[in-house]
Amino acid sequence: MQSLRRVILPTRRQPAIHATIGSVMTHRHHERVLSWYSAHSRDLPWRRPDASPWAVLVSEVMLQQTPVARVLPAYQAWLERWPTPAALAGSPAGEAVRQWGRLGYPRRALRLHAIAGILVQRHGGQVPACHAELLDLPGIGSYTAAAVASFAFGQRHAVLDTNVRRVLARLISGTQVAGPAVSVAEARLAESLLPADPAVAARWSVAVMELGALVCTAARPRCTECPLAAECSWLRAGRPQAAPRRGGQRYTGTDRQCRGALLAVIREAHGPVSGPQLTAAWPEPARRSRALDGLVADGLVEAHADDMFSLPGV
DNA sequence: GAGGCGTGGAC
DNA sequence: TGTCCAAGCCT
Repeated sequence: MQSLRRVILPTRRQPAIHATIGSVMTHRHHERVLSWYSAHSRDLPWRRPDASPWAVLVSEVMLQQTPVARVLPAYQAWLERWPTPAALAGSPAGEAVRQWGRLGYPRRALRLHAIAGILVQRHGGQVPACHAELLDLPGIGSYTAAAVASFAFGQRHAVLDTNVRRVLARLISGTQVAGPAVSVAEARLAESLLPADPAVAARWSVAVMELGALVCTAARPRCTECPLAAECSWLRAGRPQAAPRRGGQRYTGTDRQCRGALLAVIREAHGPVSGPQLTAAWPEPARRSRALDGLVADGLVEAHADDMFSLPGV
């Protein structure tokens, strides 16, 4: 476990934040979170010892903006069909899109397929353990690279997902929600809290995530069950409510919904689909045309002669 | 940096 | 009912 010196040491950039951390986070608090995790963590398949790095990577991509409950069956089916990167690389991209089903954000399926090809071509069919190499893969950003390096390879990386950001925002800053984007101070904070031993750091990361997912939730946090309740700035301040978000994203009637409707028709069909079939799925011509162009541009749909459309390579 | 990008469950 | 939200990434 990391000594507190590093956390307490003042810096020129974030003196106030580091002073707060020093007074809040102790060695004992780390252990409290780790103990809580040992007692309360969910038994998720991608956390089991037999989960391969590929399985972990697949789970992390599926979990991007998609709840665990919906990922579980998709994860099982995907890995049964494609247990290795080489297996997926041997199927056409369209099959990945079809297998993705209704998980949402289907470009993730395309990127997973592209990743499989890259792993076969450049990494001997293996998921690289190197954070920078993970980050180079399509659809793998800062969070996912750190998550795979930590959870599949036991490395020491700050894993900043929405759960961790919320926990730290409440614990340290005393605000109900984290800001819209990861700040430099946030990244430094997460790094400063990381235990020194890589294996412990990896377990700490997944433990804080789990705490955010099960206890320090966005709505109705269960503060009475929280192992950090005694030192939580937000709880101490009386759980002040954040200002309501303005400009909530609409969905009904948007290009996004139209894309989803069109792709659903093409995905469920056994062969190519005709233009009129798509017209039935979305009558409004301007939006339908724009959405279809977008799907083709993204590589999710392949256009053929005679106004026919299919999944790519299928 | 703001906005686009799916889907469905919870309230 | 509509709004919020769910292990983000990319442009």
